[in-house]
Amino acid sequence: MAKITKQSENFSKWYTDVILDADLADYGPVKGTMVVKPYGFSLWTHIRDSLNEMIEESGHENAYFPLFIPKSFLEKEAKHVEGFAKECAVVTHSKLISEDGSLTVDPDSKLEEEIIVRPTSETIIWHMFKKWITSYRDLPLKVNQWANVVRWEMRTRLFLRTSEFLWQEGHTAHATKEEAMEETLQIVEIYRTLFEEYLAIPTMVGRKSNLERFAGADETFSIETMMRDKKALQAGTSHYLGTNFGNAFNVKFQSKDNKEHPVYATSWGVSTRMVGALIMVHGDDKGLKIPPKIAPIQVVIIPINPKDEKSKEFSSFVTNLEKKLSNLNIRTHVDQLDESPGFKFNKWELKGVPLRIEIGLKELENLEVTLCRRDNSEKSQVKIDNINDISLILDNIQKGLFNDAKTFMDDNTCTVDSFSDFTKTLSNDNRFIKAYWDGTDETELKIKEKTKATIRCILEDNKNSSKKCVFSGETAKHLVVFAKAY
RNA sequence: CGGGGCGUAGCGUAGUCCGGUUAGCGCACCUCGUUUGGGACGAGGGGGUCGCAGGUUCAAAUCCUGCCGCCCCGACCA
Repeated sequence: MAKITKQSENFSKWYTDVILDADLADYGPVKGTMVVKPYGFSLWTHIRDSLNEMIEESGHENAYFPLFIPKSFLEKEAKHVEGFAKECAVVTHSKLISEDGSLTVDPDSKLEEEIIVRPTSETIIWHMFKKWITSYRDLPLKVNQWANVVRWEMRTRLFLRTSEFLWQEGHTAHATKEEAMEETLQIVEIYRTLFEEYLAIPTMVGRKSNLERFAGADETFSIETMMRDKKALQAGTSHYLGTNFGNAFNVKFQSKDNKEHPVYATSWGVSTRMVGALIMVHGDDKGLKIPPKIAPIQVVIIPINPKDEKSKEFSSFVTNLEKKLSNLNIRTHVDQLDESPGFKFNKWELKGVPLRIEIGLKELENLEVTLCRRDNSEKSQVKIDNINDISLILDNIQKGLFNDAKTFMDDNTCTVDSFSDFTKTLSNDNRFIKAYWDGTDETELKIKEKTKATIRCILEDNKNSSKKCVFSGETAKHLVVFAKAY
């Protein structure tokens, strides 16, 4: 475990160092693939379980759809084709020939219809929805799946953009536009709760512009978050798909009065990218800071073992402490490895454990423990009799992490109303910039060209005719947030 | 796909220009001992087809040819 690069020196290097050294993940042998190691997977599992509970509570059911999709399915929705054509893994053959220990593709095994590895599952799901939806009684239909998807990316980074990633994708079908839109927004709120209350990440939420919208959606809502380098990361999306997929797959339903109607759709997802967000929102030069609610280990105990005759008494002191904490439903780990205490302090700080307990002879004599918080490095003592206080401290850390991140985002968000202020603001540092926009693709592209900042989302529509676009000076259609993005 | 760089132990590297000991060093790893309140120390030890294939030569990590792979920078995306 080497020392990690400082954030201020090289932020991307810091990011990679932390992931590798904290044992979250490792590179896979195929370019762009990632192995999620047990510590990283445990983190993902806690995030997943928190979200899954909210998804199920709001009336969605989990299901599983196949990894393989007939190529023809992807052709059915015009914009969807365009959006995903350039990043699909394609299966063309089913056999290899083994010869002298080497393998070649058997040309005779060429498939009649080539198969796509899903980049997302709208097409196969709507193919199935056609079989399942005939009457108004079949609606709404609300399914979710936890799955892997593949998008053949050119530039990849651990957790942020890998060729294969894990996610959840929800797909719903509704009788009316209003109901589908309501669903889309309900999911946005669930995601916001997940980010703010579990990941302790403040969000900026809004609609996507034409250029940034999901391929096949009428409207995309996104959850935007600010990383420690003040760049934006799109951390979740919820799409109102209108009748695009219903029509493409010829899905209709009969109402009570026996008439045919189109079916309205939504889809929405968050991925392992959230782990990337978590790292870059809370991390510091010592490593990760994981919010208690989703931390694989909430409290790590580091015994400073005495060598003398007190060692037996000491080890039962440790065992009792561990028992007390697990009775409080606190995920606890005792580090008994033969490493120096200083080494362990650094190791578990790197791994982002919210609270560390140090115990040695001093604590044994005083019947107390020494605590050290990962969020603010404060040390304190708690009597064994008051050990329940640790739950409160964990809550406090959870809130503290959110507040720090919120303050950071607010401090680095500004409003400008002239393009010279816009470029000046971005010239020496990254920022979130709130500004008015005329609503045209042209303006958005020009701003991107000149500043590399893109419209992250539309915060609100403009009703005040005196507000002008920050770039073109035309009457503004929307208030939006600009930023350089991952 | 264009521009730049690199392949030597798990990782990081020296040696390559100018061919010539047993390919060296740091970290990590293993064993034993001493240690333990902010990244411990000593002694010993294991691990290498020098990216691959061919060529030149008495002799190749080093020179020549071909191939392969990777990383960084520019056009897509959660």
